[in-house]
Amino acid sequence: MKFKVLHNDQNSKARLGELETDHGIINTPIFMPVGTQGTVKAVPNIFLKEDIKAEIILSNTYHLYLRPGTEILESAGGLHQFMNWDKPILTDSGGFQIFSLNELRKLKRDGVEFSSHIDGSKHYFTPEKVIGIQRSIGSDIMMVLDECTPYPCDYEYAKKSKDLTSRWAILNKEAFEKTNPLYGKSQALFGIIQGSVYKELREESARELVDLDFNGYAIGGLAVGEPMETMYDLVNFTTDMMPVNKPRYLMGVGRPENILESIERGVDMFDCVMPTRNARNAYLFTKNGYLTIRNATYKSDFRPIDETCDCYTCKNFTRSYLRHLFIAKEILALELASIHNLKFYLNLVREAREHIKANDFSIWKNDTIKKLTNNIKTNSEEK
RNA sequence: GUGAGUAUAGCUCAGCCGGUUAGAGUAUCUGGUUGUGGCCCAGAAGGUCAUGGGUUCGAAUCCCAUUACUCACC
Repeated sequence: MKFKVLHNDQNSKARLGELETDHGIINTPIFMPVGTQGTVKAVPNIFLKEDIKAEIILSNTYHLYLRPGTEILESAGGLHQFMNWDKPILTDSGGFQIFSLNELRKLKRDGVEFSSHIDGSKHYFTPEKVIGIQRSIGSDIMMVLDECTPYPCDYEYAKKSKDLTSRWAILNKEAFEKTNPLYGKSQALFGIIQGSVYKELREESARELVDLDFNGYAIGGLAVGEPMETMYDLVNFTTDMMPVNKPRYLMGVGRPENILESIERGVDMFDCVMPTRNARNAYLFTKNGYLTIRNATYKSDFRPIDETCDCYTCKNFTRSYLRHLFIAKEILALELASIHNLKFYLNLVREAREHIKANDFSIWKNDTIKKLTNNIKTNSEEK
């Protein structure tokens, strides 16, 4: 994996980059659609590639390990083959899932014991094991096993947790160096910086991980309920601790405005369930604010979701029809809404790249956020 | 035609030996959703308790009549 910064914005920390993997080039800043179980929910690959123009998708070690299991993935020739996706894939390690989905987890020095949310069976994840599973998956970018702290989190626990993540990071790196890819394509490994909301801990965490020389670095443990200003402040603080020549990934973020603010603070990569999950709940993003397409106000609104959008959904269907599909609980509603929201996110980061190149990112960002955070109903009332 | 039963929110039904402002589920309407369970959470609106009469301090609840529907038998 190779990463180069092509251009630094003259008025902010935003940067334009290129991340090269054996499955293709990723232009940064980028948003990665989430495909937890080897599918971006409700979206066929052909739309991901040709309409949405996703450059990389994210999948999940925890979920794929539990189902279908590494044996099937290896027999299939890896996840790329299995799901017929020939572009890059990043896999989250499952750390977050163990800490968010499992009440009964037992944290130990070398790993974590948890029970499957599917059948209750007991499993044990260690850094070595998680690297092994990601070798079976064959993801282009693997993530280390970490502990994601909740919010709020007291300093004592945050420190202990950060130390554990750092200790595990060493084991992740060792396992990474001792093993090889199974399918002839190289795999990179990213470290995850923790430390909750404490700058002192974030700084220690960053230093400890940078010493291990990962291929890239993620900021974890944010967007878990802390105030937005706190998150932005920590992102800004943490990117200063991260190497300039390595990609920076803010995990699980977020709303469109969160992404733009974080790009301005030097982040290159994002993932979030929001465009897809919210799509399935009739929450659609537009340049002039979001709209809840289920609302009665769209009953006979025959305009597209977003007149400026070039996605398959907007080019072919109306708000009224989308609302009808949601009310009738038709599967197509989920598909069309997901396609739109994902393309909205991919268009947003593409425009961000253009404005970084043009050195007017911050002006564009402020203007865009202003429109984005308007509710569309407020807009039509103003008319 | 005879007998029995039912009637309460848009729908399916609780409540009925009389006693605060008649409830639930669902549907509807509004919010929420940040390293994904199409889940879930929160709030709102919605009633001439079939109709008319009676008993009673007080009736969705007890009595009578009417109407509609259901079932069984002619």
